[in-house]
Amino acid sequence: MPIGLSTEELDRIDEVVAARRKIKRGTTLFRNGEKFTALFAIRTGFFKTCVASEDGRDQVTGFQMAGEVIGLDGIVNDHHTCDAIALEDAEVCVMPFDRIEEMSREVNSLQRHVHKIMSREIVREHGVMLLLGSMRAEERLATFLLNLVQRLHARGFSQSELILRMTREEIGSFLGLKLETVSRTFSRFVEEGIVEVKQRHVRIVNTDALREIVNPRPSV
Amino acid sequence: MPIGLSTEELDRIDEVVAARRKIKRGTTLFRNGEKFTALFAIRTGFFKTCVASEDGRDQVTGFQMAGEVIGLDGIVNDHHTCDAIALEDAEVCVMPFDRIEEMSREVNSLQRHVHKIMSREIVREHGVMLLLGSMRAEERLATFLLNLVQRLHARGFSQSELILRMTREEIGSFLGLKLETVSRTFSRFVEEGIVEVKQRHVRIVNTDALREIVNPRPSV
DNA sequence: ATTTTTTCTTGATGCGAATCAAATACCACA
DNA sequence: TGTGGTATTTGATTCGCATCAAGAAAAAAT
Repeated sequence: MPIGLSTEELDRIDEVVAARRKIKRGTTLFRNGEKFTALFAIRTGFFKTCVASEDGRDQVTGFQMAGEVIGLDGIVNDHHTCDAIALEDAEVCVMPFDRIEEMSREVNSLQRHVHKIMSREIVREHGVMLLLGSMRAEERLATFLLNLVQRLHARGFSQSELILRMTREEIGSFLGLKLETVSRTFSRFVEEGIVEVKQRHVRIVNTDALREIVNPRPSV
Repeated sequence: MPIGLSTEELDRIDEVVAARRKIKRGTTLFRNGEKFTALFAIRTGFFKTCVASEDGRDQVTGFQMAGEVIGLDGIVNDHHTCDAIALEDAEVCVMPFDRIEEMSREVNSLQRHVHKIMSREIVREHGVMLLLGSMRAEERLATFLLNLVQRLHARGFSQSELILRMTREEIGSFLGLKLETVSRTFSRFVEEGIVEVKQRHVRIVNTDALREIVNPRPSV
């Protein structure tokens, strides 16, 4: 599952997997407040994670796909602090965390791997903070699309076509926008010939234009 | 330094500290792109961390004070991906990361501690995402003040008075607002008798009012 | 002490996204 | 193959924050 490890190391890592678990679309893998016992490596399917404030507002903190690990939020207080919800039927590997800790004392590469996974999540969230703190709607959506398609491409899918597994509202929650704004921004991209959109099916026609929106080069 | 560990455990952790380092106000502890070698435990002083996009926008990702650990972003790629800048003269413990990994294979409590520190940072960032994604200016500033004063109080300082170590612009960058908006929002809080502000010196007069702003109770 | 620089406050105005509202397209399921 | 519920699009309007601008107050430098 984790990319870039030797087969030998992969074998060792296999040992931390206690079981597999299927999660139906729309159901939760774990929920805020639940006891934390394991990390989950996604084998197939697509998840969102969201946090909620006391007064019911909620915020999608990320979308996760095959090969990614979720549940890291639970380590610090032995309880999860967010919900993980399957956006399509999914299967995960259950990796009991005490076993991970045990094994990673013995297998250096596993220890290193765990550290990197957590650090990667921290760095990813830095990026999201930059997005939420300083970008306009078009930049946010362009960044989102480029990120999604890049991750899908790394898994062997097209670098120009993708199917969104989430609603406009969920995209909006993640990007700090309302669903109407997401929809309008899609429409604007379509008008400008940057993408083709048919419901959840998106075809990126002009990747460079998206990059340009995210990263406007000095106009001189 | 880390709160909530037995003295025995603290002794073991002391062994991972290679040296101490003083950082003058305004200078960087580490910088985006620099090689990652160590985590830093803040002994005294106050830091900000910020990330930058390619086109020069930048975003303060956090403010760190005594007892907190910075540098976690560097683990995943062996290079730092943000800047850490001292907002006042500071001193840190340098903890070489290979030594941390080595020791934490032997000392379970250290291993656990490292995992929790990283998980705590992930959870903290979830909170910031919620703030940036869904709160209005007043809610953001109220949240920020309550968080700061709570952390200071945990370190033995007043729960109602604090001195801001950062500029309005830095607060704004962190909260996804412009400095003028931060200033105006402070002024509004003052008008409403919630806080007293004299430059960087802030006195919280009505903590409950701040809590109310963050978490409006159903008005029935 | 005086100049220079940085930081902060406040006002006027404009813009981008939210909100409110309604119509349409789509999907799950009987 | 309808049919109810959910998603999505689009329009009109409002509102919150950004932007532009200028002055005041502190802090730092000389």
